[in-house]
Amino acid sequence: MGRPRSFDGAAVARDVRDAFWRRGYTANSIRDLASAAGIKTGSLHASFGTKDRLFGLALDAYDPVFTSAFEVEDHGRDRLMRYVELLHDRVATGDGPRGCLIVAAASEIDDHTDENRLAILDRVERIRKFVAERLDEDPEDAPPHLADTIFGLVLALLTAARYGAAPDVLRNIRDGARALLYG
Amino acid sequence: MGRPRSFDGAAVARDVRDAFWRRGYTANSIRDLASAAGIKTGSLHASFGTKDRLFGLALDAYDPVFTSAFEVEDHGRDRLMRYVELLHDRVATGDGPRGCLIVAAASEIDDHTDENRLAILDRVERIRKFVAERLDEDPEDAPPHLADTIFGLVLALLTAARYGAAPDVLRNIRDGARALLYG
DNA sequence: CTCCTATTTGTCCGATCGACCAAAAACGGT
DNA sequence: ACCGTTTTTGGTCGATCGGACAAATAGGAG
Repeated sequence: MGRPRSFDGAAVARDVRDAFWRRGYTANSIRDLASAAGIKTGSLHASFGTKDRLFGLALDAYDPVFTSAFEVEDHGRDRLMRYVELLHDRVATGDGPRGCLIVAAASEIDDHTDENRLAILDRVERIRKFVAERLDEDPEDAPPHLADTIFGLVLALLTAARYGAAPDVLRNIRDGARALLYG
Repeated sequence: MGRPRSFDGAAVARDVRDAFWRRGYTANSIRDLASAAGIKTGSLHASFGTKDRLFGLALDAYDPVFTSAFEVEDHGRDRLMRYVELLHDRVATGDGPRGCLIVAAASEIDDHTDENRLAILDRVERIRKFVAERLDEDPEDAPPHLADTIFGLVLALLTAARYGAAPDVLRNIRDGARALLYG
């Protein structure tokens, strides 16, 4: 009933996500987002609401990207190492927006609404817990700081990729994680 | 000759630096910066020029902050470890802007002018080289990835502090660096 | 073919953006 | 006391911000 939508809502959400991913929250205007999605600002607003709500939807549209990296084979340290390797390979290729939407958003955390702030920090914590749980399920025990150290190297990988660090740097950070897990 | 300035230029530069440090480049308007410095936008513009030039001056005003962390006693790994400990202690206290102006600016690198982009990346590289040189001057050799791994943990420390990570996380990242250097 | 409904489109709002400027104000030199 | 010089002040510029609206448009239902 009524005029049908001329666009695919999920595709628009991905375009908006990629725009936020590329240039962050504040630097993107509503018109930038609409332009990136190939529709008018009126359509964006009618379908998705305000800018901060759009960012919330962008976070949701980003979930498949960063939870898919959790879904690797193996268990314990092996699974963790494969996760780090997968992250490295993704950010090192240079196609798509650089770095990680979540970590970049965490760096401009004060610019967000309370609701989005919680949503961002919750996702950061999900990464941290994924790392900790992989070490917990491993039979051999580890020094208490190891989990957050590996988590830190994940943050480093995503932060360095964001500013366009040399491939060597990214590789070395990955290798550092390997040394900590197996060295 | 002429009417004297009512403000201290260096103090204004520090106030502007702190404003950029707190909320980044794009999120701060000229009026925000003027307000933070306690002067009018006209005075800001007359004395320091455009917004991107103001950011360049903020980078200069930040140099004492992050080069002072280089100036610790000891040599080699000991000096590097003390550097990491000093960084940890600084970002863990919670007073002053969170995280690091340079690393935060590197995360919104695309929002800056070419000149400021180079200035930001140069400073990131200075940190990386400081780490590498401390390991180079150490008699015992290290795996080739160690320097960038420690550099990555420095990035992680500053990134985690920026979003307000729990003190435990910051401590564990520091302890991870210690384990890599001495473990 | 005509009506009903939902979307698209173009436009407009008040506010704010970065930047700039003329006028008022505050000093030192004479 | 007056003048030349510099800064401060308050206002203005065109552009753009996030957000909203009425009118035009494009389908399905009857």
